[in-house]
Amino acid sequence: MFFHVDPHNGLPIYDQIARQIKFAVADGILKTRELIPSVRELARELAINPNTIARAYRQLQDDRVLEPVRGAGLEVASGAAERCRNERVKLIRVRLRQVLSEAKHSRLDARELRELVEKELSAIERDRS
Amino acid sequence: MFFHVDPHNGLPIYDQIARQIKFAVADGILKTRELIPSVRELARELAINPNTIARAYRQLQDDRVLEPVRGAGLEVASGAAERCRNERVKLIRVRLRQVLSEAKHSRLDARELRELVEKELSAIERDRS
Amino acid sequence: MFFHVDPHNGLPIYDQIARQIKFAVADGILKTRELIPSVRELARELAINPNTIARAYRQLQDDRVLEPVRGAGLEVASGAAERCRNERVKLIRVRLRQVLSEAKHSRLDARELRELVEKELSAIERDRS
Amino acid sequence: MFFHVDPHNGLPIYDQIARQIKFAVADGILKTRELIPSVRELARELAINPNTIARAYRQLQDDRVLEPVRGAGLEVASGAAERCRNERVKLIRVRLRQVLSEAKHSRLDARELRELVEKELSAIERDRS
DNA sequence: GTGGTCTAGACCACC
DNA sequence: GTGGTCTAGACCACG
Repeated sequence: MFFHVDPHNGLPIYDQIARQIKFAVADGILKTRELIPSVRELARELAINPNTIARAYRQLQDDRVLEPVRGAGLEVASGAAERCRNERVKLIRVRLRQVLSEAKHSRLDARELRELVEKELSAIERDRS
Repeated sequence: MFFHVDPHNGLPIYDQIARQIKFAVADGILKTRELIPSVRELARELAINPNTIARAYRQLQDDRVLEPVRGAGLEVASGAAERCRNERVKLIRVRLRQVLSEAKHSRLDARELRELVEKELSAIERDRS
Repeated sequence: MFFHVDPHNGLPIYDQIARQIKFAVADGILKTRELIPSVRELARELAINPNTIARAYRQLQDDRVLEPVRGAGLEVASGAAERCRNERVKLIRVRLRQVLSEAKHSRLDARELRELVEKELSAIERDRS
Repeated sequence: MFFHVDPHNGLPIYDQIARQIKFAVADGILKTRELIPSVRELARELAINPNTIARAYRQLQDDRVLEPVRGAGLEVASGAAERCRNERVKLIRVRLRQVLSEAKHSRLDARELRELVEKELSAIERDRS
């Protein structure tokens, strides 16, 4: 398990963990019916209070990403991968809309805005190739 | 002064106020050397805690958008319009980069990402025309 | 606020509180935009740890029953009454189905089951009138 | 022994086992003085921790459904069939009363409640025929 | 061993 | 004053 937490990230720790697990599920790194690390184990590994981990896991159960197996731990729920992928796209779309609408609200010149977007987009594509 | 504050907005109120003043300065609605409303006056007008207004003004002074005038109050600093416009662009650029890099990190399909951006961009342009 | 908590109820305390608030919202006892008691206040009143109250309130926010108002507290969200009423009916329906299906699974005699239901139903109606 | 255990069922495993044994006794599938499988045997067969089986058996002894036979194991107690049938009815009655009283407490419309019950009841009857 | 609940107390941002 | 986050440690049911 390669989780990484930054307490100065702005995002709450439990959120960072939940998010990383969702990504791992979406990418198939964590598979359906696979047991995830126990609360205490991950807490030890990340040097974080078990309650904080437990809160992340609880949130993931609310989102139907994890399911309890009595006495054994928590496993990835069936259908979770699909849900996580969908949520990811939805999140990106919402964020993108926010930024662009903020840009519009800022009366940013349309041409300049498009240039900005294109520059960042092609930078991303270069990184990928 | 036509400010508008929404306590359900998620953004802190002092931030909403500071932001609106910056926009007004960037757009030339508030001009250099013009006095802005006093803390108490604006607080009364918006039915908001004066501490909150004061905090917004303090932040604007830190950003060199406002300057104190002894005995008179706060006025728009010289060069503030330019700075506000720049900051606006910089803010958008940073936010945009975040979203796009997050999209990349989400292994979102490159083509789909570009489509998403284009769709939102053209929607914005339609709204404008 | 007339909340009542029983630590030996089987149900977790935070759940009992959340449930009672949902009922109060569904019945119009708590109205939209009304501020609910603060975490600390309710904790003091019920002699319960503030964290437990906070958890109930957090859950209610997840269910879109409560909304934060910065610096002021938590208020009943708009549309919450409708949602709470719906959820209540749905809960009852699910519970009822469980019991009846359990009865079926127990090979309980059909006639006897119907008698049981009728007896309880008319008892309820007597109580009401 | 055709027992069937589902770890995702919500119900504790020992409870599922105890319940199935009670049903088998109530239905005469397990008869008075009949020896039931040993803890180890059933544990092996169901691939379950022996402690869990032992707990189910202990609970069944507390409920006077099973009786120890020195050196032989556990057998169905005399009168157990009768007790199991009664308990089944009593359990259903209690659960039913809970649900209906909860419905009442929810100020559910009396007519709607009766309709709900009738719908579920007739659905059950259709399933049976 | 597992997760779940609860208590106690600290610190933060916001109003 | 408000809610939100985090730590620390206790106790429980379950396997």
